[in-house]
Amino acid sequence: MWISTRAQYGLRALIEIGRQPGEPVSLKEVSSRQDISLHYLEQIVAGLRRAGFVQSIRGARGGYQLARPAAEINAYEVVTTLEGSIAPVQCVEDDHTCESQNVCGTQDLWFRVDAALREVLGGTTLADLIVEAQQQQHARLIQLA
Amino acid sequence: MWISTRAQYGLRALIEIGRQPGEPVSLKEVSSRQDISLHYLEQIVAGLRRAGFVQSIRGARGGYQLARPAAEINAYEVVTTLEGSIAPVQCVEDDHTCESQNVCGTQDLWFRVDAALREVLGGTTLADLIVEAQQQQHARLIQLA
DNA sequence: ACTATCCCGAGTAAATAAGTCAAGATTAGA
DNA sequence: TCTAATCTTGACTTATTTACTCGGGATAGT
Repeated sequence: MWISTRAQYGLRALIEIGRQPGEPVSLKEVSSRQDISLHYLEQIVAGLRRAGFVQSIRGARGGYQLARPAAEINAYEVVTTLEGSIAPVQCVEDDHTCESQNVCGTQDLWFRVDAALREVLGGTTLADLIVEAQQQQHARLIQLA
Repeated sequence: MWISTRAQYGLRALIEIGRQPGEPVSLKEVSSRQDISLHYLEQIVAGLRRAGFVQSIRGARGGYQLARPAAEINAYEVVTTLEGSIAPVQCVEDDHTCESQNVCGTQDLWFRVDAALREVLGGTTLADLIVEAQQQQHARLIQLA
């Protein structure tokens, strides 16, 4: 497991926040619905606010709202915001400035891994994830009935 | 950077070992050609030997040889041997046994990430990497001339 | 005023990464 | 037989990161 809980929880928090457009969603609500420590969520969502994904509304009945449309937020930028680079190896992170003169033989492999990650994560929007969460929850309710 | 140096060095060691079929390659040689600590390499290659990728020949003029054809060793199995699971998140690692009843909305995303990794790494053989290393080294020699 | 909420910075316990170090076993070749 | 090269094993170390907890302060609706 190499995606940190910060990034995972951050994505899940955005799903909860993006699910109720117009009205602010409190972290207490996110915390209980997604079962994540409130204090930890505060740290994570603060990062998302600083990066411009959400807006905060302070005081009683406050909470968070998306600052951009869910369809214009992709998973890659959310993950890298909270986690920094997710390049598989250093030479990809440093972008081609390889100390071993690129003769190690594995460089191209790691770049292809990186490209695949960007494609999957970059090609998935928050809107996609919200739809999926709704469907999953719906299916679960039917299952319980 | 989330692929450990163990896995990276292990792949590079296999390239050096696989490059000279028939004759044993010493870790001292691998160490100097790939600029990796000898002691650390010992640990890593011991893991590759236990997993059946290489055979050791002890004593003076000994070293390591591939135990299987380079075309039948892929990068995914080498990496996971040295590193354990490279699943992006826990619920993928545990394969569907998700404590939040799969309603978090992100499960499918992580499974798609995992599938992409398996495809890229599983589809690259040691033989491919050896060819690439040869070509890179050749290009480097021309560049220096 | 009261309470719900966001906001901020410090601290911490456990795990992991990336090695180092020391000593021993095995074998080729002089 | 001796020696040097090599593999083999296991303990140890050091620094960093992760995943939180904790305490208190600022802001705003009722």
